[in-house]
Amino acid sequence: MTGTIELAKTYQPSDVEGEMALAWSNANAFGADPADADRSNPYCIVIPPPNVTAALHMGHALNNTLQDILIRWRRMCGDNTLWMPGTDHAGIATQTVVEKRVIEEEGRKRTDFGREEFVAKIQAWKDEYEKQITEQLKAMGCSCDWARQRFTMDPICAKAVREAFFQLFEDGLVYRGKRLVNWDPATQTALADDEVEMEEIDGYFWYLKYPLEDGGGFVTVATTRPETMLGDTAVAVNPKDPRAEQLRGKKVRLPIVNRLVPVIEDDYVVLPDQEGDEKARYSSGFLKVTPAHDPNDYEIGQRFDLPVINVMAPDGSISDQYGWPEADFAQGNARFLLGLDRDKARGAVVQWFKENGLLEDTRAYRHSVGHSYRSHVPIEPYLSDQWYVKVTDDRLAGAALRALAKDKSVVGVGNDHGWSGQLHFSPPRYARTFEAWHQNICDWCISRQLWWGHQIPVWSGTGNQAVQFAQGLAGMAGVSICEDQEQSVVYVCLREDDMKLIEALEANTFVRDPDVLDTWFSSGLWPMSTMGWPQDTPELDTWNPGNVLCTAREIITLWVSRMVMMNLYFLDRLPFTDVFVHAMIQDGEGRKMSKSLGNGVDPLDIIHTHGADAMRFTLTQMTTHTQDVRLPVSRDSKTGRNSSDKFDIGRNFANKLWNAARFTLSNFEDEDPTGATKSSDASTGAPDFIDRWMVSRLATAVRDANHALENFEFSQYAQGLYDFFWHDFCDWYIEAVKPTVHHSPGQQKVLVTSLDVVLRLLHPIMPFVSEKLWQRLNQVAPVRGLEGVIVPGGELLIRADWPIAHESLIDPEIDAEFKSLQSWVGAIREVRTSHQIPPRQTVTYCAQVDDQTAALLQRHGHYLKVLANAVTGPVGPKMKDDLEGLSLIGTTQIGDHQIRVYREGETEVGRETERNRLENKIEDIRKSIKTLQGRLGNKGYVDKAPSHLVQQTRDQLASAEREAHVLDEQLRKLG
RNA sequence: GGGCGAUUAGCUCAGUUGGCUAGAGCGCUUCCCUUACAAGGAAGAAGUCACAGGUUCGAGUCCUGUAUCGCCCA
Repeated sequence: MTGTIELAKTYQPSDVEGEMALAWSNANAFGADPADADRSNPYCIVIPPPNVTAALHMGHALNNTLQDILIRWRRMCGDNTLWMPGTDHAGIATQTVVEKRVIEEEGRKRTDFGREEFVAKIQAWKDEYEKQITEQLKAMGCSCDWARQRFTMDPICAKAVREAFFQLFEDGLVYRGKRLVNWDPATQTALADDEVEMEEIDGYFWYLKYPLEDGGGFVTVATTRPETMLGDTAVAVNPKDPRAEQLRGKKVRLPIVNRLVPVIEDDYVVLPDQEGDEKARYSSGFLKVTPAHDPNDYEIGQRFDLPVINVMAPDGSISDQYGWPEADFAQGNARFLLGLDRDKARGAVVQWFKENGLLEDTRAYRHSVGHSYRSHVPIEPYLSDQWYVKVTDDRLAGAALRALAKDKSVVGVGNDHGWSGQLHFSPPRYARTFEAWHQNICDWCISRQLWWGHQIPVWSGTGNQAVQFAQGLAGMAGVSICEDQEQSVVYVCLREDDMKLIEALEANTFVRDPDVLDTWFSSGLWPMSTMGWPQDTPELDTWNPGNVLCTAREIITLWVSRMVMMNLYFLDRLPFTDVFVHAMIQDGEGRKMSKSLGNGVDPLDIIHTHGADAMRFTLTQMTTHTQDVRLPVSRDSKTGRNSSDKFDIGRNFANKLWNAARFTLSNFEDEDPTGATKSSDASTGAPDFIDRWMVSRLATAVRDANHALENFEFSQYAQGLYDFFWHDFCDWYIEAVKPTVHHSPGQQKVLVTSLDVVLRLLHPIMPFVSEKLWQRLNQVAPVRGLEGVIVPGGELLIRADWPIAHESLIDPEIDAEFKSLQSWVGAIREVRTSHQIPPRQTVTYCAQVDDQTAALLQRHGHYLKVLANAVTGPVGPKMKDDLEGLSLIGTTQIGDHQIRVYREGETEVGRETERNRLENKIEDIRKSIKTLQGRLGNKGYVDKAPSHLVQQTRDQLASAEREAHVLDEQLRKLG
């Protein structure tokens, strides 16, 4: 009446997922309470907040599956578990996509709108995608505490950002600097170093002749960017260059602009050398120095105190409005270049040199050029005023380095903090990425010329009125003042939006900085801000530090580093102790999945076709500790959606689980639904061999699953359970007990308890199907458990206890005996199939074996009947050649045990087949005899190898020789 | 330029301190719609472990170099 009836013949994920999600939601099963008295050990993972720029893809599916596995596992272990969800505003990325869309749909640019108006449009985009992302995560079964969901720009996070900025400002770790920044002329914002991607470009070296002022000839500079010559303020030569001496103190007249610039000597200049490396081969020995448009030239400019002349507008076009002195511009003839963008200006400059006989040469040159990771246009080194965080300060980068676990690091100095040496990476090699980053770190440019983000809380004022007003504010709480006397600017940072004060500031000529903070500034505070920092909340006390940060390797420098520095600086503790870096999912050709390649896979499509559990299982099983995994992608021509056959693995596995449960439950049909009668007498009588074996394997599976999870070996966790469940449990145990289990309460108890343990072990990876089946188990067989196997009941599997199976139940002798039985089953099956005996036809075998083996076969004969449909005939030291009334089908052997298989009737053995089989076997065994003899004939091996291995080889050889003998005999008998 | 990873069966991948007669899933071949499951069961074929050296009694595994692919940092 109960049992299988309600379970469909195949697992239908869509019938189950919604129902289980609702059950969890109704029970508030994901919710975390810092004051939960039953769960004293806190465990916390903060989600790497997905960008609201776009919906989630396969990489996110993997990332979040792994987090959910850890969370569900620790929750079942009784920890006070919080998985903190949320999303990231992703400043430049999101603003860029919205700008693009508005242009496409409305034909209007961002600047056609007011700031607030445009930000509202981005906000609408964010709302849409945040919703979509949340739905995706929920569909995947992610057990985030949704009531706590945050967004990096929501009021709580904004408060943390404001406070962090203020404190860093007050502590002198935020400063204003005029520097060359990585400028993206398309989106017109500065970028951090790690937002610049290097790409190989086919370009040219142009060789431009600059005339010497004294008319004594030319110097030839080599450049890949001729248009920047408009901003040259020197020509440099290496002091070791033989030509340097004659040029000392001379000047050149810059073509087009007529600027007189000095020849300077600096050993940064690469000496030309036709035999040397690439740079030397292309070098002319003279370097044009353009401090405003090249970082290296900027350094040289600083050393020689050269003027910095910026010849470009923020959009990358040539302009005399952004730092090109009027008088300087007026003396030249560069007017024809004004307004041209970088590319056009380059062509025009080259053309001009050519026409004026000053282009000496052009040579093709392949080199890498920085590109914006967002707009993908080449980065322009651009001089501008920006805000920086002084991460080079020991309190930031130094602290992060000291946090690194010592065993993986060459650093590890100082032990004055509890967190020192406590940060672990898995796989450990990523610790070196983290280490190298902090050893070479540069100050972090945090201002972005965007509208979407946290506006910088600094008001600047110039002139006496401003300075005096600012001085009047000195010492006031929540106000921090920084004066730049050189520029006669005063900066006022406010801790909070004090409207009165702001009005006063603005009345005194102060203007708020229009820029916003780099997105990573708010992401860097994520483990703190989501817990309510700067307020001292129970959440912050309980879940910061958290436990694991689960991410992809590209984020180690961008994000992990900043979280570590910020948390250490503001709270003097780590944000988490473990960083697990998972593989990246590529397509079948090893390419990154991307929108532009059209090879991306939407998790919802996979959930739709295969089910959430199947997706989770497959992704987890794929994820080993290598850097990349490939997922061959196929496009469904009907729907146009991408999928992959790879997910069949998970779907088939879920279905297998479903059906094994149906079988298990079917044994409890028509019974007292309380299960009382079934279970009460289960403990009577010694458990059968097969049951003891099952329990031994079960205990092994629990041990292995624990080990894998503790070590972030997700693939092994998945694969181990797959093998245990499919092969040990289904193929062998269930098959073996089929004839008996229906009448054996003891066996039923083993069966149902094993299934319960499997469901618990699988719950973290396949939450929906395991929860559903566990509920059925509760209804049909509510009393479960065995001696040493502890599976306390409960309402929901998600909140049930992680299973315990004592390791003392692992019985190597039973395992070995069963292994032996398996080899007999295998041998007989092999004879059957090679001679095409129909499964239903019973065969009889006899075997020449020692007394011990004979006893084993007598003991387990009924399993050979069940598993190989074979009746045990005469077995013992003496082999019977013929059995009365039966005809021989074929022979086989296990080691030196000779086996003959018969069936009823007159049919003769298939001699040809049999001879071929024997001859092949003999060939194989001769080969291995040769190998083994060779090994033993090697004196070095016998002398140096461990004695047990030498003995093992001797045993193997002896056994192989006996087997060869048996085979020869069989072949001879065959005639 | 520096660093990291990959290269094992047609495909996707395991192979933890060297002991291997190298495994799994998919695909392929043969048989079976046996009352849990054909999204299944049984059996089978299939690999010079990228290449070249070296260390070792013994190398897929350790060392050096080469090639190809990919990523990170300059």
